Amino acid sequence: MLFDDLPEEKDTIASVLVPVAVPVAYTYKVPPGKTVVPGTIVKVPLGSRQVLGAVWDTEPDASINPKKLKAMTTVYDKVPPLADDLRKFVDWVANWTLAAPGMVLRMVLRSEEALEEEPPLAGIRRVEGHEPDRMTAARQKILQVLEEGVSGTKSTVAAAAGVSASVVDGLLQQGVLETISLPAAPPPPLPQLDFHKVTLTPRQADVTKGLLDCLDKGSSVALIDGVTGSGKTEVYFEAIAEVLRQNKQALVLLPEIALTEQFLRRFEKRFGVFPAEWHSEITTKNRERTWRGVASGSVRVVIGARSALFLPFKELGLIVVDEEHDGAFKQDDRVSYNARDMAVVRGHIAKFPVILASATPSVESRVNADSGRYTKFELPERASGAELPELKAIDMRHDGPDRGRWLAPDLVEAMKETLADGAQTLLFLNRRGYAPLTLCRTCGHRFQCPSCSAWLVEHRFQGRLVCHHCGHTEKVPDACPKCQATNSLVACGPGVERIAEEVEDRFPQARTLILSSDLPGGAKRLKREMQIVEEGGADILIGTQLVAKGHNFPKMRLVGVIDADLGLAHGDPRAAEKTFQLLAQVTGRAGRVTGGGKGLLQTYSPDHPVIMALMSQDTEAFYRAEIDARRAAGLPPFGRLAAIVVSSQDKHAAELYARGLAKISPHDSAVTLLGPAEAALALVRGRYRFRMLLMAPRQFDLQGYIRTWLDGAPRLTGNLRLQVDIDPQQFL
DNA sequence: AGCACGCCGACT
DNA sequence: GTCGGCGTGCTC
Repeated sequence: MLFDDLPEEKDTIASVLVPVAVPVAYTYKVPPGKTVVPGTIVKVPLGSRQVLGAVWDTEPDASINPKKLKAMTTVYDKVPPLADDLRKFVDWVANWTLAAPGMVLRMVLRSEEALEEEPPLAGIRRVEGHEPDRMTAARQKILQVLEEGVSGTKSTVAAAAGVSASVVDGLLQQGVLETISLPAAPPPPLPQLDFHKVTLTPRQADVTKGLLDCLDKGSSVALIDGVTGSGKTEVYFEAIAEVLRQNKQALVLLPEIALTEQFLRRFEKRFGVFPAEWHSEITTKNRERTWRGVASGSVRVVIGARSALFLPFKELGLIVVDEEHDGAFKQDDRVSYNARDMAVVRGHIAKFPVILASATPSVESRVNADSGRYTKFELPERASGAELPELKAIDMRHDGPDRGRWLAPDLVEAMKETLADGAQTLLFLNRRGYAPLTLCRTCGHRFQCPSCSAWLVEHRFQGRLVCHHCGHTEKVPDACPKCQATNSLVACGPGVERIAEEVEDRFPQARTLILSSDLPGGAKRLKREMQIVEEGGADILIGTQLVAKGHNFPKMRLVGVIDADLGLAHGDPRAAEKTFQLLAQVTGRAGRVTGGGKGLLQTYSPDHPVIMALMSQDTEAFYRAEIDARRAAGLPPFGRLAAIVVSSQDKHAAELYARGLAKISPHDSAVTLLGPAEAALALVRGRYRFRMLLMAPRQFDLQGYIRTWLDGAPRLTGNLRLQVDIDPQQFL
C-alpha cells in the first residue's frame, strides 16, 4: 500500500508553562495546522480543567511518555506572543521569589477575555422614510441627536439625547431605527505631549534634564527625593513625555488604588487625555481593553497598582514607581514580591530606565543611591516657593493636657489661631475607634478578643467592642463580665472618636469631620468627605492613616499629631522608618500650597532620633541614625528584617499566630510576620536574622503549642515544622 | 450509614 | 491553583 511506506507523521510538541506550582514546563502536542513560537499564548487541558498557559523557551521534555501527551485546546495566534523580555522577566521573578514560573505567568495572563476577539458593538441607525406612529418629546430628542450626527450604541445615543434607552427600544420596535454592527471600540486617544506645558522651576528643570540624560543611558535607576509639594510628578511627567516622543510606552505604579483618581486628573491636565488604569477594581471590560491595548501598543500610558507590572507591554520604555517607600508595593500572598524592586528588574532586563519617587525614600533606596547604584535627584524646596512647615514637639511629660484630655494646651492654642484665620487643622492619630483598651475599675478585667487575644477597641458610635486583628465584635456590656459590677468600665487611651469628642467640646462652633476607614458609608462617603475638606467645607479634620496621602488640602495650615510615638514602640524592625515616613507625609500637608504651615507633635520621647530628625526636617539625620541603629543591631541596612518568622499554609492563620506571639511577648522588639513564600525565600537567601520559623496548618492552637513546648515536650505532628534557635522562655 | 471537612498528591 | 481520593469524626 502506498501510504504504509511513509514514515508516521510525528507530532509537533512544545513546552508550555501552566498556572500550577510545579517547577517545570509541561509538554503538549501542537494541534495540526497550527504553529507556535516561544511566547504564544495557549489554552491546554490540565487534569480535569482547561487552563491558560504560554509556550515557553524550554526544550519539550522528551522523557514524557508520548501517549500521555495531550493536545493544546486553543492556540491564540491573533494575540501577539509574549515578548522575550517579558518571558525573561517571568523566569527571573520566579527564580528570585522561589515561586513556580507558571504562577508568575498567571499574573501576566490576568485577562482571559482579552484573548478573544472583541465582539462588534451593536449600534443604531435611522431608517429613512419610517416615521414613528406617535411623536413624543423623547422620541423627537432621539431623532434630533441622530440628525445632528451623533452615533453609537443604544445607551450612548440615549444619553446624548438625555432620555432613557427604552425610548430607543420603542423606535427600534417600530422600524424607525435599526441596529447595525459598529466596528470595535476605536483606540484610545493619544496623549498630547504639549497639551499643557507647565513652567518648571529652575530646580525642577535641572532634575528633568538629569532624568532625560538617564533616559538616554538606557537601563538605569533614578531616585527622586523631593519634599511634599516639590513637584516630583511634574518632573517625571516630562520624562514620560520624552519616552512617548520616542514612541515607547510608559507605566506609572502607585501603591494604592485610592491614589489613582487624583493622578488621573493631573495626567489629564498635562496630556489632555486619561491614561489607562489597571488595578484589582477595574471592570472586566476595561481590564480586557487595557490588556489588549497594552499588547497591541494602542495604549501608551498605564497607571496602576503593583499587578500592572506584569502587563504584556509591546514597547515599554519607562516605569515610574511613585511613593516608592510604600509597603503596599509588597505582595505577600501567592507570589511574594516587591513591585518596586521587580520594576527595577524589568527595566534592567528590557534595558529601559526606572524612576523611583518619594518624599521619604525607603532606607534601601537611599543606600542604593548613596552607593551609586541609583542616581539621586533632590527637590528640597516646594515648587510654589512656600516654605516648609514649622515643626515643634510638645513634650507631653511637662506640657501635656489635664487628665481625661488628650490635646495639649499649645496645640489647642494653635488650633484657635488657625480657626480664627479661616484655615484648616488636621489632627492625626493612627488609631481607629474610641479607646484602644477597656477595663473594669472594680476588678481590673481587661476586654480581650476571644479568638486572637488582642485588646478589644471600643467603637462608641457603633456601641461595640471590636477586635482590630480578626474583626470579632461584641456589644459593650452593661456590667463587667467578670465581677458583674455595673458602671465600672473605663476607656483607656484615645482613638480618633475620642479626639473628636474633645474637639467638639472645645470648638463647638467649628465644622469637624472624622475620617477613618471603619466609619459607616464606606469608600463612597470617604471620597465625598475628602472632597468637602478639599473645598474648605470643614475646619477641623480628625483622621487616621488614610489622610496621610493622596488628597491635596489647599487650606490645611496646621497639623497636630496626637501620639507621635505610636508605632515607634512596635516590634517591627522597620518601625522607626515607617513612623518617620508616615509623620513626614502627614506634617507635609501643612501649608503645602499656601506656605506658613505649622506642625505640632505630641510626644513622650522628644529625644527619640525619629522625633528629632522630624523636628529638624533633616531627613539625612534620620537615615544616618537608622542605618547606624541597624548596624548596631547586627541587621543589614537594607534587605528584609525579621527576628521572628511565622509562617503557615494559610495567611490569615499565620497572622493570628504572629499576633499570638506578639501578645505573649509584648516586650519583644522584633516580631515580624512573613507569609509562607516570603519565609521560604528568607531561609534560602539568608537575608533574615531568624529566631524562629514555625510552619503550622490551619486551626492550630499556637499558644497551647508553646505551652507544651515549654513543658519540654513539643510534639511535631503532621506537617508542623519548627526551627528554633532562641530561648522559648522569652515568649512568656 | 451518610456526609462534611481537611489533608495530600497529581496535574504533561 | 484546583481537583479528586481518602480517612476521620460527627449526626439533617
